[in-house]
Amino acid sequence: MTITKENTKEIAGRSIFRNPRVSCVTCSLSELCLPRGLKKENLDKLDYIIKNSPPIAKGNHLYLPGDDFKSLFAIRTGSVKVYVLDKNGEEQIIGFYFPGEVIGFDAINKEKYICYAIALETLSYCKLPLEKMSLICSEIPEFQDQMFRLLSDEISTEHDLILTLSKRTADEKLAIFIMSLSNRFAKLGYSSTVFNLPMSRQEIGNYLGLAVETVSRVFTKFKRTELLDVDKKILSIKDKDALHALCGYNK
Amino acid sequence: MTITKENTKEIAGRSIFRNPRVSCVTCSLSELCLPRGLKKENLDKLDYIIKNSPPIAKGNHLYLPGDDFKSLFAIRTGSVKVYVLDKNGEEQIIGFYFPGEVIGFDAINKEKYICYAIALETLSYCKLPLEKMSLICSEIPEFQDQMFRLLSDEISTEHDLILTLSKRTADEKLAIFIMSLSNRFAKLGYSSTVFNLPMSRQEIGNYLGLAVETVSRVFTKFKRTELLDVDKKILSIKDKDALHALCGYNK
DNA sequence: CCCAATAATTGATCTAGATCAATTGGGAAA
DNA sequence: TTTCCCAATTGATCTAGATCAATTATTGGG
Repeated sequence: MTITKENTKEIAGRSIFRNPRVSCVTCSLSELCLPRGLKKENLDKLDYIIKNSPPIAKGNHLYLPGDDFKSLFAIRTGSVKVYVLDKNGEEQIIGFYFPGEVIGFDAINKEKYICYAIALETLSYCKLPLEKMSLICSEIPEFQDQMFRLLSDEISTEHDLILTLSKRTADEKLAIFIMSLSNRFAKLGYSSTVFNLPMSRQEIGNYLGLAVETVSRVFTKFKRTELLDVDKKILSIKDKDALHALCGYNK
Repeated sequence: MTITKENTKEIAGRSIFRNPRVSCVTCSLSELCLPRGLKKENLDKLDYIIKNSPPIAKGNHLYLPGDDFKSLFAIRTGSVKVYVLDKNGEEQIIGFYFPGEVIGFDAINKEKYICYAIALETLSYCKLPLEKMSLICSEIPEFQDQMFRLLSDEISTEHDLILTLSKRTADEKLAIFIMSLSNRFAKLGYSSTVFNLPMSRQEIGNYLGLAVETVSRVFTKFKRTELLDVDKKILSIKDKDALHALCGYNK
């Protein structure tokens, strides 16, 4: 079976919203996101499948645990917090995601999402419907490789988090966190030294396994020792080398 | 050859097949391992691709970081420890793996293994050569789904570890660890209440982010409160409900 | 078999970071 | 602007689990 505009619509059972200004072909994120490494003709195929969804506001969920797994989500603008709740209803943040990053992989196995994904700020994103993922993977081996690559990436990222959580001091954890953000923003063409923290101190602490007070104290200490400046949400790195040194081999 | 109780020793982690040659078609692990859910004719195809490797002794590595990614490994008998080294050369254990489980996924992205995988006891395994994986995935959509499922599984398992490492007390961590082993051995048809711990206390502590002394103390406490008995490597669960209660919603 | 090396246990003490408490700061609504 | 409400900061104290230390089991090599 070949993927065309016609049968894509048919499978979806409804018309597909696509804004040509943000098609994969012209998207500035294409070298980071789902289309990475695809040839032009395959990019066109991908474009037929990917749905360009309208933006959602901060605080809205992209999916909830138990929702049927229908799609992967590629972030176009904004940021997302992915988290689970433990038995006591307490949140554990699994990750923060930024433009060009893809979420929803955890759902493949159980065919239900197992996490919550919530917009930390106004979010625009693309959807890759699952029922077409298998199809496009079979048709475009490059794309299959790409999916494996993204899954493998996710695993590596989580290895890093495991290492961070179990072996690092509070100072190191925060340094690793900041450098990770810095590197990811740099890849997106943003400043690697001055950026916005879309999450609260509480959320940083939750993610890193630290109390919010500890996060605050470490920020204060980093300011005092001139590693960085942080004024509410705006963080600027002043001594990248020193921060990097605190990270060890991570990031 | 069919694997039966008769041709294995009783206790999990110590069982040894008499006959090293096992095909997927007849392997008792086929419902857990790579072939899960494959139709008979596809199972035959898989059998042509999968190499049945001779056993390796305890302490030998299956792969090292930097090795070219050539294969996934499916464990047939024995157990494997997967770990990385941090900047100081200190070990961080990522996971322990048992029969029917598949390792090596972390390598897909970088095309090199990024972890160490070492046999904790005599190990027999099957290899799925990478160059044939893409091929078989394209040919057998079921198998492609299966690969995605295994990758997704790996991600879920790591989510659980993240949750365990950052939110649990020492008692809870150890309870979660023991219940995880119990459940995995049960799936393999072994006893869920009496089994062998193929790893040292040191390794348990490393994996759970605890000092070895803490592991020892918690074991002692669990013995005193009659949750379990542990005599060197043999662990027997005496109060599964109590252990389960300590786990919260994990496992 | 013995002996050396290593693993496990137990006890005593220490400390990083949690928890508790109080205060300050900033943003949204009207 | 004022008011309310969280988010963030800072200080004081507490504690789970680390670290240090000593002892006892186990294991493996010759």
